Amino acid sequence: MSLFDNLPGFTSASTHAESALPRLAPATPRESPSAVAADAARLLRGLNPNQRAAVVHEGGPLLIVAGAGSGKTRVLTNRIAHLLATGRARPGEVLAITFTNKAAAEMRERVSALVGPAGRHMWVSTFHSACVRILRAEHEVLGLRSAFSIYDAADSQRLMTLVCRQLDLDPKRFNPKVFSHKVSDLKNELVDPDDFAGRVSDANPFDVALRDAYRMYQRRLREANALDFDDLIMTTVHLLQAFPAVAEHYHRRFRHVLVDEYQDTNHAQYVLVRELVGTGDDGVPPAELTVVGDSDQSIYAFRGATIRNIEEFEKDYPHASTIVLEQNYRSTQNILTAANAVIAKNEGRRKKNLWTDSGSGAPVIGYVADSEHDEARFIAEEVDSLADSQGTRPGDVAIFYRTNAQSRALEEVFIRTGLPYKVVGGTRFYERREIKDAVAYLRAIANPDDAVNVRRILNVPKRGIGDRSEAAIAVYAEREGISFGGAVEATADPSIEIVGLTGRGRHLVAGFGALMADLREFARTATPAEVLDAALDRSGYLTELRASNDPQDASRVENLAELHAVATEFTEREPEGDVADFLERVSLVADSDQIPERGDDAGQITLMTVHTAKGLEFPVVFVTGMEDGTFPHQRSLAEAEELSEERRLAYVALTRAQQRLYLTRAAVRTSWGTPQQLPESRFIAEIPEDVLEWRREHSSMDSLFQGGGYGSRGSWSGGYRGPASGRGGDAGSGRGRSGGVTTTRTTGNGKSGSGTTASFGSATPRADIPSLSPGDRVTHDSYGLGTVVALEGAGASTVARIDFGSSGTKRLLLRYTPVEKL
DNA sequence: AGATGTCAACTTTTT
DNA sequence: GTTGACATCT
Repeated sequence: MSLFDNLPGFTSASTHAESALPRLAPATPRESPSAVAADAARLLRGLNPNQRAAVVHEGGPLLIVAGAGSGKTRVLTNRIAHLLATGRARPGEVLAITFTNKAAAEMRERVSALVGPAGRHMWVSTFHSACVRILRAEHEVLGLRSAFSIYDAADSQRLMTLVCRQLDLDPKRFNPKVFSHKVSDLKNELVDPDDFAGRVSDANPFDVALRDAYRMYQRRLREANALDFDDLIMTTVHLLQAFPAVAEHYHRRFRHVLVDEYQDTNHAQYVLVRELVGTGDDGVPPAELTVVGDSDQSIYAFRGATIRNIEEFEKDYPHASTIVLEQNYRSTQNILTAANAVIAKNEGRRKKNLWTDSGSGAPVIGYVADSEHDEARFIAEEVDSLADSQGTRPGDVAIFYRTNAQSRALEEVFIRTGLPYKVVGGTRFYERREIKDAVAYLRAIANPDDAVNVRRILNVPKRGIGDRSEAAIAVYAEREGISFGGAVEATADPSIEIVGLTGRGRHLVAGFGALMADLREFARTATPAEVLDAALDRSGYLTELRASNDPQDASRVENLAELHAVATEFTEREPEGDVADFLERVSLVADSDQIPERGDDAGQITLMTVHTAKGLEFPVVFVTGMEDGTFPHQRSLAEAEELSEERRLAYVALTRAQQRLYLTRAAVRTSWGTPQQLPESRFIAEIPEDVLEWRREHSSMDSLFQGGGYGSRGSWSGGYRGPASGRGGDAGSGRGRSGGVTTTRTTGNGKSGSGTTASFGSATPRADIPSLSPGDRVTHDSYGLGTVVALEGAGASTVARIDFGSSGTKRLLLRYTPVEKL
């Protein structure tokens, strides 16, 4: 089955295309030649020779290899402005693709600042929103209605769960979540259900199940008039390939295609770019292609991005030119030296050396904390003292971590010390339950066939429709060949009989159907914000939340108010936009716009993951959790490929800093309940000593071991300083059974080749470990008086569970905890 | 049908 | 330590 089979109207090439846009005449400058020259010259001012060459380049495909902080965005925006100023392109002929909404917004703004309002006619958007725009325009060819839903990862997973259940797959053996990921991977490789079926061996039960699930999943998506995230790209590619007339239309329109962050493109996006640029076979010469990227900053391989696309650009586009930007305008030389040293350890990369003429600056500061709390405390104190000595404001400071879970300890300290901060990312706004519920209402209103979202709200808030009723509707829909929503509507007609749905149940479902019909009618004339209001109000959703005495529900109401504000703002900007338009916006937005703007006020400290930090810069940067096992992440240690990605991630982290860079680590970090001792990150060991200044080089436990004749940092870090290829003796330990991060304290594991446990395990326990038994009374330096509840483990790794009364029950690793038996 | 309780997994990173 | 999924009880 091809992706488009069983879709009405999808049989032959369409004849439309020409109508939507006026045919484009050759571009002509609107101003006098001298004004154009002056304008063009203005766009080259202050650029270095390579940047200038990138801006003015004409003709063949262009690859701009842009190191961190080398003025990439400036080059890209000036290049677009230059194209327009010299009359080589009209705004409508420019398609600029970025990876994030934020980058798109910034580029649009900066180009507009250079060329004025004409910039509005350019397409500057993310891959996904560009595709939505195309798919919306061409929806008839695809047999989609224009108000199609866009499913995010959570929606997809929900649908996959339904599919697996219907196929009677054992969720233990065939995890819907895993399937959902697999399908995503397949789509990123442009493998549709048919292609996949062709390559599956019947002998492999997993693949057979996946094949069936993929096929049915895709069918359900179509029935729901929905596309998932990956479909947006894959379907657009198929559209352009299957309909030459449509492709030609866009070839005529987009004469200049520019792609930012090219190193993060996956296969589907790569092919999409090729299809958009064209080959000239249809009589339209290929568009001028410019891609910008830095393979050292590729950090999304885990979701299908492949550096191959940038590394082999010259092969893919034979007449390509390459311009390398290595001069950095962001950071001090010390910071660059550190970053260069880390990334240099990656093998097989195109060598690149960032440099600056702005001086060496302050040394990179290292700090070894005893625990994550100690780490947070150090950062808070340091921010304070920088404020006193340098006039640094909170808004100048950013703190990065590898995983979101690490923000907690930092937040606790900032709350206690009163430092203003903001966490970016984490549990994302649009993933919160109440927001998803509210959006589900809007989706169900805009697209009655959207089964996932109709089912989501069927009994939210509680209206007495249980699993049995839901199943009865699903069965009826299946048998009649109509959508789930259609089956709900059918309950309004008393002459229709639905097996298993009678009496009270039927009455309640009919009531829900009437509510939705009502809301749909209202939505025909109301703004999205009004529809949202009506949905939350008439459904009783708000009433239920308000009546609850769960304190969490109060903040849910606030979040809904925030969504309402977003909707209101949307209408202000796009007065004509209906619910479907609003949903499109909402679906494609992550919340990168939460990043605080750095204005005139003191601002807030920004906390975020390294991934989120890409593309940003801050005067002062703290990179936390520099431990093997945290950063690089535990799961990357066994695979050389993944370790390389971690190293690129570290490179991204370090190169965000403009003036001051701190690298901190905690000797003991508590993750999911259990304290773990972690050795220094190998990345720190790779930084030349002359740019790194230790504010504290040893944790308290280090000094203990030193006293007992154990080596200093030098000797024990030597264990993993060696050949960095993590392929060591125990390859495979990180693969397969994924739960692998068990918290067993391996004592004396001398064999492990992959250094995580390091030489610590075999260390002699502290002489003065108090021998405790349950029931003993103890005192603790900060928690005070307590009672031992239980003991776990033995010797060096004994963990005591101690009840400290009002301070709560704590689990403490006795070796590090100053408790005294009374 | 809904509420309550227990258990498991979760912590990589996102358009 | 938290959150969500599932089971069992009312």
